[in-house]
Amino acid sequence: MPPRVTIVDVAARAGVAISSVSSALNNRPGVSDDTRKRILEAAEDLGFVPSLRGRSLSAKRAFAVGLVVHRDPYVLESDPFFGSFIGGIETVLDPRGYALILQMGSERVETLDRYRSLAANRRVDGVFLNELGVDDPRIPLVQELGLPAVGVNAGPAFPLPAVRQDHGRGIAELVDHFVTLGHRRFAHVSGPHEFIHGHQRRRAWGDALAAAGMEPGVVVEGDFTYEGGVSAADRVFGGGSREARPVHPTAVFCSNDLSAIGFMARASELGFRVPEDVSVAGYDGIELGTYVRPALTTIRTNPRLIGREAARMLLDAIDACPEGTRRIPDVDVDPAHLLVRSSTGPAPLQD
Amino acid sequence: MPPRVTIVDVAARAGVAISSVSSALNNRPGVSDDTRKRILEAAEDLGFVPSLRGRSLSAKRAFAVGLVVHRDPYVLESDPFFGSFIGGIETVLDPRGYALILQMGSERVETLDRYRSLAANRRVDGVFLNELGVDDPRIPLVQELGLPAVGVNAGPAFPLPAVRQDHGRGIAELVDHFVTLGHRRFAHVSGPHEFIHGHQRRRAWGDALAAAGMEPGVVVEGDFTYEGGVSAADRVFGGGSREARPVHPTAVFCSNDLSAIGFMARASELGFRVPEDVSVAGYDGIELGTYVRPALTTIRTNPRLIGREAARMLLDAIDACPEGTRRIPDVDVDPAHLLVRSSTGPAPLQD
DNA sequence: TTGAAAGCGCTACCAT
DNA sequence: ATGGTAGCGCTTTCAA
Repeated sequence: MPPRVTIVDVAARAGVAISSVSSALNNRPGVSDDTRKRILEAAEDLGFVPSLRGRSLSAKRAFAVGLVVHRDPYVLESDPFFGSFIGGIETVLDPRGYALILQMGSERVETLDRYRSLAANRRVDGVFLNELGVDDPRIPLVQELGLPAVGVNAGPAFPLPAVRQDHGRGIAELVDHFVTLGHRRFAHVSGPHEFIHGHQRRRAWGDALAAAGMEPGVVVEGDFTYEGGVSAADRVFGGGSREARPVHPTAVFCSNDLSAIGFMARASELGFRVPEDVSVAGYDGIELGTYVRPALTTIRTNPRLIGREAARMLLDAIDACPEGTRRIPDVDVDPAHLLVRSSTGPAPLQD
Repeated sequence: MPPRVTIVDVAARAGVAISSVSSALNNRPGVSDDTRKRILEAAEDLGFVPSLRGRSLSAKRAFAVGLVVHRDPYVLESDPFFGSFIGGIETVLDPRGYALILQMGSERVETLDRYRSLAANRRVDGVFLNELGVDDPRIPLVQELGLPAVGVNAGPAFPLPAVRQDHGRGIAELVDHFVTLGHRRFAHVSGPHEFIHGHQRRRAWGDALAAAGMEPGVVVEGDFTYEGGVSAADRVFGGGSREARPVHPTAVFCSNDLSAIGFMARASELGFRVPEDVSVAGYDGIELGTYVRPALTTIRTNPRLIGREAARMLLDAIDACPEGTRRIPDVDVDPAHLLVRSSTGPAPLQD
């Protein structure tokens, strides 16, 4: 490693004090135009890049934010959310000189410890709270630690700044789509009950059905995985083949695309044609949904946008932190909308 | 944010000098057992956690390493490699007090700049070089910058420390599997030619076929995506249906699972049954491969293990850096092996 | 406007 | 064995 060029070198070269260099480089007043110019040139000549470490220590900032992904590694593999979400985060972090620290913790408690140590050694100035659970223990934790945080798709009573993408709209559109197609028997494959977003989608589905004057239909608990979709199909169809179940739900809403794809696969195996016998819709809008046959009808979210807004909010919260605790207003990105493809169609004749 | 407990507080409480606290806390000699005990207690009582910033500045280390993911966001979504790879990295970083900084750059040049700025402001002490390309520009860059780096699945002439998982073995097993099943007409859906790993798999495939006394078969270039697999199937089968192509490759090796799954889907659409008419195998061992029908025969890699070893090497390289440039020996993790599932079977009768 | 100097929290060296 | 002190590279305050 070649020895670094420091602010001292720049000051020497420009023939000024280091404090002037600091002021000049940070566009602060108190430096004459002439001096500023000399300093800028010197810095340029020397290829000076301010040391993050020095700044960090002095400014009491890490210039980094943290994202802790919990659940097992398979999630990052298959969950399309994180890739785009992180991409969105990056687009705002980088221009503002911040970096993303990614941690993975498989266990729930382990995750909490991650946040704790991230805060304890001040490795980050703030964190994202993703995949929020009901009564998520991270909320009191960051509050206690005084660690700036923003929630991602948080519930309505979330006590911290949050960015949300409305799900109700898209789900209502889906119900409308189903009803228009003549469906009257519904089923929902939910996410795990302990997650806020699973919860919300389930509720919105129930509400939309009620608003349309429909029966609530069955709800089976899934887990956002392909496998969960498979076993959900078994439960929805009572494990029986099509012949054994002349009357069955004809419109199924799965809480995410991956489980919807699993559901479709198992439905086919059981002899139910999609969409002739049963219509299936997912939630997310992952690429894979465009490849399976039939292509998956879904409610398309925008994780990249969510990441961007969440990062923007987090940096704002960090900037606002030292002074007042002036509340950052929540952000709602454009609602998720229904995207009709081929996995949904007219209701079959039954009864 | 509550004011931090610093080493000064601990020293005051224990009634010793801060230098003694530093020594005691870092398990360095020069402190009596009695004093050490008092210091430890004081630190414990105060809940002292050393500030990363102070250490960083003093030790001239960031205690962080960088991973730059290039290509578009879709990659992180669908490529199973990164989730597990990062998980593996974490398992060694965390215990050693290091953190992972993740950057994303969609464009190739942008990626280079990421490495540059990461090094310029000393945000990281080392970087991973993943997805290596032929004549990858990052190699001269990190060499010029004097930035410790380890390559992931690098080629044989790679001039820096690297961790590799042998692919030749599994591919040879696959060829053996195919030949034993009576296959004589082969095809390969490669990865993009500019990537080392695409290159290597293709070569290993050709070598293994030659070693078995087989014709080389056709090679079509894919791009590691599902879509690439779809269009590869069109090219392999000449875009025709099964009836139009009585003689066609009966054993296809795709350079990764995702493209294999796309290939299978398209093959089915064209009327080729898998595995009755054509056997298909992939490479990676992603979860999705166990769900599709037929379940995908593949060569299973271990990204988690690769991540673990790569991180271990990188930290070693960083530790070794200041003193000698003593070369860190390369690591070969257990070879990838063939995993037979249902997408491969006996060759159909032809000719 | 400019410069000197005091931290920020830690490590490391050198007296004692 | 202990304590004092000089950095590490920057920002910020305060004199000049």
